[in-house]
Amino acid sequence: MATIHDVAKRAGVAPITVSRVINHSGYSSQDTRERVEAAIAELEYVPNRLARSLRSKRTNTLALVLTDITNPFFTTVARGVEDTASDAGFTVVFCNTDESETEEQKYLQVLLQQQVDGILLVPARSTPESVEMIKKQGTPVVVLDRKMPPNTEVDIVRCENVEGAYQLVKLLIGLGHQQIAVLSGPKMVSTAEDRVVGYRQAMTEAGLSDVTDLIYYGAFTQASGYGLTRKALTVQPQPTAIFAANNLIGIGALKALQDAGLRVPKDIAMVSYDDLPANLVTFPFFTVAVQPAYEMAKKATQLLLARLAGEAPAQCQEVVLPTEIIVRQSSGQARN
Amino acid sequence: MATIHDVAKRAGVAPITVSRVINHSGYSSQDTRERVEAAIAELEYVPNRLARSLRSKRTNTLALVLTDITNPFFTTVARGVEDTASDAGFTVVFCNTDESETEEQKYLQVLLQQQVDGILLVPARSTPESVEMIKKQGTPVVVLDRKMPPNTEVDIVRCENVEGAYQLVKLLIGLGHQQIAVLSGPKMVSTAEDRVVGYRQAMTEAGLSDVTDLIYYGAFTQASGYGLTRKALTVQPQPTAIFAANNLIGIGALKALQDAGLRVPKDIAMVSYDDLPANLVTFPFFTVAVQPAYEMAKKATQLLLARLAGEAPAQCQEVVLPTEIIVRQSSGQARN
DNA sequence: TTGTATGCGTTATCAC
DNA sequence: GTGATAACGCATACAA
Repeated sequence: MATIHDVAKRAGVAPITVSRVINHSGYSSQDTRERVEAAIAELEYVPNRLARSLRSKRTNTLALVLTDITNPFFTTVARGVEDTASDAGFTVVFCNTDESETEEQKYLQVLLQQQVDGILLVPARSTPESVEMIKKQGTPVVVLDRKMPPNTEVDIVRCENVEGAYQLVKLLIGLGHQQIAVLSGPKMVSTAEDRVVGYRQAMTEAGLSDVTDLIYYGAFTQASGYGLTRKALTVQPQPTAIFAANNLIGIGALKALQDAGLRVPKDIAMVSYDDLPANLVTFPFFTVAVQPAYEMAKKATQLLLARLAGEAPAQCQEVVLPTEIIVRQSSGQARN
Repeated sequence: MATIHDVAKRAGVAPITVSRVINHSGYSSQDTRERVEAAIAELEYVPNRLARSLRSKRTNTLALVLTDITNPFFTTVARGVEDTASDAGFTVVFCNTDESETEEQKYLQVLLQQQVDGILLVPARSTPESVEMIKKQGTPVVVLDRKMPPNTEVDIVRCENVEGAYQLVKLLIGLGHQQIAVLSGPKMVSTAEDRVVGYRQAMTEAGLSDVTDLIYYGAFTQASGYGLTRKALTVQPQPTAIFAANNLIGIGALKALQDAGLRVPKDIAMVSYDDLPANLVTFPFFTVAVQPAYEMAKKATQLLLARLAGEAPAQCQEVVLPTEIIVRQSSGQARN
């Protein structure tokens, strides 16, 4: 409730001097500093960041807009952003869009009004509208995890998706599978589409090009994984293996298979993108492609901070990090 | 980049008129409104919330300070707060303290500087310092999930802990167990302590009062659950059942038991507080006491919003919600 | 229905 | 090393 004026009066100095002491900017004598600090303590003065930011045009705040923070992959991303930003003295605001473009627009509107210094965006759809809107207001933005249409002028930090999917499916093929269904996320989301591209590459390479009926698009959720699996099981010939395009789809699929009385990997094999967090899992079971989520988040945040500091090269960058395959039980043994 | 002045000039009105149109406050003619809205669209004007809040003394922002958002229980809490606040037109800022009082203080300092309208606090320790600090700045606060020392003047919304623990342990006793170890969270955290109180009640009631060696305090984490379980297994006579004071401890315990070659519930029974989220689990396996996390968060947020609106009774409230027991496999069958 | 004057709490700028 | 003045962009109070 006390303002910088009250502190100044009590310390017998001008407000600007208090400001200098608080911000360690400019010069101040030992004596002045001590008197000011005493006054601050006595009055329990708390600086008003609204006023400070209004004047200085910096909020020291970044925003992370993503689709679903309950997805462990994004929980890790959030940690990475928070840790990196925090080390640089920045606060992070988190926003969940639930994969909805409308929600995304609403949040971005609010964030721009709040004058955040920069935005990290996992776009709900791989279209340029949101990025354009942010750039129009002069706010730096880095796209995270997903591609943008070619020629979109924006920094991107994401992971390899085609290659990881290709490797997973190739693994299944190597074990003797031919009827491999892929359960993916939404169309128009680059990660969902790229994983299907990787799948197709592996299948085509093995001479299995007639795969249209084996490709399912849905959402990156457990419910979608469950539903798509039930659908996939009705088709003849039944798939002998399933590639789930993310961890939640994988869990839904596993549940659906159990409910259908099928054993994994004995009756049907499975692989999936994204691992589950170690602290929530008792048996690591899925064969997966793991993305370096924390690293990706860190890199993206560093790039954004560099832009804010005017230290990054003018040219936009696209950073792509590799994925790693971890083989566990769900993919099973070779069949003949 | 455009300000309210630019819009006013373009629309041929005074800035205050633009303000009125934006905020739907006061009167404005159809004609003026249209001209202003056109100017806003043309200039792509985004109102500056810093300036607005500085003047109006309201930020329309709440803060939720909790210990670990990766814990599914708190993820649900966060959703409940966000949904409720959002419906009322408020933005929510989330902060993770990792159960550290130092982190908590740091975050609270920043939040007060940012002039958040109200704070929802899951205190890292059940001590009154943080609450006092917030109240000193005149910011409304509601404590979530945990008790405060008696006579702390603050609103609290939490769940029943003693009763749930009592029921879980009674269930184990009813199945024939006598050597029941309890793996709890940190001392000085009311939920950790209350669950031990409930445990003691059930044990004492069954004439099993010599339990000191069966009580373990640690952290509410998977790692702590793992470590405490290993420790508990070295004691003779070995426990025949384990009560994990939360879900993460439960998972850690299960892992440790598996690593020790023990089968649950055949060799050793388990129960735990807090369920795991349905979208991350393939076999619901644990017998648990479930807290209505979402409801709790909603109630707390509503109470805080009521205080902000000056609608709540002056008297501080303590709302306590009941827990529900769900029996699954981990607790096993009766033994003789 | 619209406008004028003023101040929110801080810091940039320039002066001493 | 310290201070006076003005300005950031908006909304309150009052006037017209």
